[in-house]
Amino acid sequence: MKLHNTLTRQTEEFKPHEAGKVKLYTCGPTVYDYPTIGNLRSFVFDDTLRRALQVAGYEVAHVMNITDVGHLVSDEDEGEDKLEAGAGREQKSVKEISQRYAQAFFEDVKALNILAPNAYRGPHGSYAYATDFIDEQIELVNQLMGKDYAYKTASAIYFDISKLSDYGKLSGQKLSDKEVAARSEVVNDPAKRNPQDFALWFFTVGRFKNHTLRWRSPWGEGFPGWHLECSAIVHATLGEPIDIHTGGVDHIGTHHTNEIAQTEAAFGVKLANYWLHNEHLMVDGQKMSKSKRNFYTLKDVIGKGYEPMALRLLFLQSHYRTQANFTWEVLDAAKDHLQNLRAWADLKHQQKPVVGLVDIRPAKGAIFTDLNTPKALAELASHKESPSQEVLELIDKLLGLHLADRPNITSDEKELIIKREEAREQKDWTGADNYRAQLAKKGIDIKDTETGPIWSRISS
RNA sequence: GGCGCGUUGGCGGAGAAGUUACGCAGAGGUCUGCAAAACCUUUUAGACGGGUGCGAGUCCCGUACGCGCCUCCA
Repeated sequence: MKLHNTLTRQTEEFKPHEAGKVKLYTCGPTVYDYPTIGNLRSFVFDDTLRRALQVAGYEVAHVMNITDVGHLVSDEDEGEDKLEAGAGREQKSVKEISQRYAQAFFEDVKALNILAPNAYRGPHGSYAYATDFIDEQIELVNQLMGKDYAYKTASAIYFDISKLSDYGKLSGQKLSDKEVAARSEVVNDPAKRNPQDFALWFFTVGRFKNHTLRWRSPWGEGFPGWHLECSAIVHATLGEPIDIHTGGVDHIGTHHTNEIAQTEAAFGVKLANYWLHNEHLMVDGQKMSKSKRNFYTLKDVIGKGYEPMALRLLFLQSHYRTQANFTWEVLDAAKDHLQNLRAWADLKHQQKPVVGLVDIRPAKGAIFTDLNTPKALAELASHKESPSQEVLELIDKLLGLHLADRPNITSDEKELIIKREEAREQKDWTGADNYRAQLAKKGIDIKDTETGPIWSRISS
């Protein structure tokens, strides 16, 4: 399998640290609002990677975190914690907010047939919540303090990036070339040694005086900085080095760079051998983001009458490393494409499957070449033969489109098809059209072919 | 200022130095009770300027434009 590694900027042959096994970590959502379909694209990408690795025969240990503390917002809510801001906005407790939106995330993920992480079980199921790893995060800060990579100011514990010679190796950007405070709303602590030093632990003083989520630490009461949780969770669940770390391209320069700094400074080991980053989903040519409020959610998509699977197919139609532009027109095309794939899958109930006729090795090969799902879909489209159940199951394992579990029609529905055929033989066109209308009501479309009628389910 | 990505036909979107991507949509035809399908034919490409090749969407160098990141983001 070939994968594009951000560390080397090359598409490389993937070799796991331990033969046959893959440790995979994904930065999960911050649960302060509904996920946008842009967020969901990245989780579908992640899922595609997981599925490809599994089909390739690897035993995949997958961990995903849920950020329920410490993620700072900006803009008008300057300097606040996203969770705290959400709670204030909705007059709810921070816990209520995180539970509610985590639940919304789980529903979306299920609707899109995204596999749940499988390498961790905790109080909240298979997802690793940041607040369930507070002790581990404090211990990580402790290590960094002990090794002199971190220092304390009146407002926070910071990581001193000048102690690492290769800080920024992931983004390839030199520190001296970075514009300081590129975003105007960045709050700057004058006690910081370097402008790019980032907080490991915030004290509940000053602007965070009223922060509700707080824990005792050896240095003072407070809460963890955002980057800390991923390093601590990886250390506690998978152990370094992990094979693959995934996330959006926006994380390269800061979040992932800081994760690497924390882990490699504290433990002296490489955090991850491969870094895979997905490009953003655009809407009207602009990045879809919560702060710009130009986003859609899965609820919006469903509300307009589209199935989640159509959205999944839309994501798979573009390569994960290209920016994709979302429009309703494109979703319409994906919806029709999905219907055609389903009609193809439905053939298995009607024509005698010819084993080996549908060769999906080219499609599999495309996915194994840096997850080229658009090419894989093109390879599948060349097949009009009736697919076997085995073939459909393999396609589902790779693409998760639910093509293999489509039910047969009922005997009543079969009866209607037979009656329609009888009517047609009698040249009773009114009767035949009547039966077709009845079938259409049940969501079944009929196409007459030389070898007899072929049905397909329009929905579900 | 720095780092990164991109520019392909009506829309989406791949591969790739020398014959069709593919999907969705459009046109004409065969077929057909009708509809659809199928089959045949067909329209619309490769930002711009140079360079290297017998030959370039495909490699190299520029230019332009777009997008992202540089302590909110997937």
